[in-house]
Amino acid sequence: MLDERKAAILRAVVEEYIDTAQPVGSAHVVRSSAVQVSSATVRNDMATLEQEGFLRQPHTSAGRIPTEKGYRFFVDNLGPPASLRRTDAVQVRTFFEHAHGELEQMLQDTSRLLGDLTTYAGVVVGPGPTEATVRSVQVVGITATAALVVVVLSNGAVEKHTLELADPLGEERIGAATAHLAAHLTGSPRSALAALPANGDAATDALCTQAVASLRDQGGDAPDQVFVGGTSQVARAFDAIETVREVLGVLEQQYVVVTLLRDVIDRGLQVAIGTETGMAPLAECALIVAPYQVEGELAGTIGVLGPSRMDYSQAMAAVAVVSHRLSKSLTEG
Amino acid sequence: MLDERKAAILRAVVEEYIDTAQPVGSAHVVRSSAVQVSSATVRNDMATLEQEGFLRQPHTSAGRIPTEKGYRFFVDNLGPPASLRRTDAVQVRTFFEHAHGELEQMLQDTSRLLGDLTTYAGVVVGPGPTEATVRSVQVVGITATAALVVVVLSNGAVEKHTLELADPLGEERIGAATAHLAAHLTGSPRSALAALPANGDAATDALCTQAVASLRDQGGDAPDQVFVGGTSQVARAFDAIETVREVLGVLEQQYVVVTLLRDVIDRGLQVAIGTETGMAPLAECALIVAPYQVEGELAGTIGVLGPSRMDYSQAMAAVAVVSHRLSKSLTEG
DNA sequence: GTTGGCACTCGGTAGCATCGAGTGCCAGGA
DNA sequence: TCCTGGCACTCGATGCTACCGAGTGCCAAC
Repeated sequence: MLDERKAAILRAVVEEYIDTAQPVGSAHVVRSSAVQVSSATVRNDMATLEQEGFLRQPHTSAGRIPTEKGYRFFVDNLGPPASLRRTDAVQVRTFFEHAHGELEQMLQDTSRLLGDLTTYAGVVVGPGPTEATVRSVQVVGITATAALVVVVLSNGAVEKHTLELADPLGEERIGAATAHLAAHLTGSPRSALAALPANGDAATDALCTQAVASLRDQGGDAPDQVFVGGTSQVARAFDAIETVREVLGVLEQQYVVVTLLRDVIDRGLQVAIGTETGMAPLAECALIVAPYQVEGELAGTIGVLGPSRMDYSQAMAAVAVVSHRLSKSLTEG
Repeated sequence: MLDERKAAILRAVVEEYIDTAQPVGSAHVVRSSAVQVSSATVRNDMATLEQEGFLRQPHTSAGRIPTEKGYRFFVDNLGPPASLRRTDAVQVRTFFEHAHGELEQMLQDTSRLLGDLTTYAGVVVGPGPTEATVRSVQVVGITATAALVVVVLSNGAVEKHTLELADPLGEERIGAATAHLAAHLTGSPRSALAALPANGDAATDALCTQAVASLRDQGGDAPDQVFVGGTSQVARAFDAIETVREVLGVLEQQYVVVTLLRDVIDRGLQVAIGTETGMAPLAECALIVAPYQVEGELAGTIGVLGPSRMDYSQAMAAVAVVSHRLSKSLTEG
């Protein structure tokens, strides 16, 4: 669709613009790329590229800037995936070597790692409420009128919910409730949670009903957890403060972030540029995403949000490596 | 230390500057405040206030802006604490009425609430690893070689830690470990965790040792949880993008935020202005903090970070109300 | 199809005059 | 002694003009 030379020119413009954030003129292209023609020829080609929507001029008599379509072509023709810089590879390795237990902490730290590696904002969406089955249930009294249901699911997730007790319950009844719940819930998926058969004791039954209800609710309501690392990078990436505001505003809304990443993944994309993200405030951004797995099951998504003039190959390399190592780390426990 | 009129003038300058972000001239003070003297008199007083360090001029022949000392005086002489705007009070009430179970979620949401109320960044530091005693311990097998220890503490906190098993252990051994741990740990504070007496079975003992070790480590390492809400407000509060970067950079570092709030509280302050925060990047910021309690015990801290030209009375009212309601909500469960 | 040449555009910068908000100071009055 | 009106002065902000130069489009020649 684009002859070899035009593609090379486009590539040169994109690369230079990513580097300098300045409109690129024909002379620069001749100087910086392997294109061995005169600037006049480049000018002609650039005019064509503009007509076809790959480039645009901020104003007459300025250099060219890539359009969304231009970035898209660039990304689609990047060639073989780059590998991480040496120092970054080391950073990733040591990060995962020292990674330990707590899932949330780990995801939080991963989002930061992504931020550090790319100098853009790193995003990690945690495993959603999955169809995991209940592995263990326990009710623990905290105060006279408050108890905690703690549920461990088969995927290792731990959920807890506070219950307010209408009447103080003794140890025995709490114990009875735990036993009753354990007997009936263990092994069933969350969606199959139904009312429990009565146990005979009214107070115990009430507690059980409350516990089951809270579990069901939590599954329904609980948004996927979102971790964002490197928000200050956003302020570094744009110099229009208005843009910074808008982008930060988006990153603050957990729900929006989850849908954003999910949509992009669902559309089979690895990179979403500008309006491809489907969010107006991200018009000047690009988003790189990758899923990660736990035990071979698709678990969540990681991503990097930066300006559309981002260093795509480095960022893509970082996201790929991190998603891979994260999957491995979460699977091996 | 400052006669009545000078104090009134200072107050007027601070208020006007908070409102407009423009240097305030003597004419404005005469117009906007209750001071019934000529602008020349105000000028003389302002010159004195400058000499005494309450005001400064960005450049000769411009109006005055408050110094840190000026803000400090202003805050120390605010008079009776303001109450929240009607709509804000409603927002706080409905927020806490709908607040539910999950502690982390609640703290996260609270940080956002603070952000919303004040249009600055809201910060919440979760209850630290306290000297709570162990209420319940349970080991749950997840995969053949991974298990989870779940511990409920007397304050309602739930901790979990993944254990990697050297050898696959059967249900019975995991059950035995749970029983063994429960028997020996229940009721003891975390700091008293010591090696358990042997149980006879080597594999079970190994598992128990691992569990105890991970609990001890987590208590030591685990930083207090920090939740920041309304980061995009930071971009709204300053127009120098460099400042935005620096402030966001600070807010990203959980450890720094924890120490920051703790230091301020420890010094018995409610408001820290500029260098009083002890952090160079926050030179143009002010921080309002308040502790919150759970069951009457000091649990954590909430705060608001904004520009030093912030609406102190509203922000202080918001922080006070939220810390109060949060304490109540967490205590009543 | 490519190239050197050329006229043209237009944003950015520097220089300069002007404006006005604000100051400091002083002499006169309560 | 303190307050006030008056006045000269300062200096950032604003607007204007001229100019520079990077960059373009087009054309005639190769």
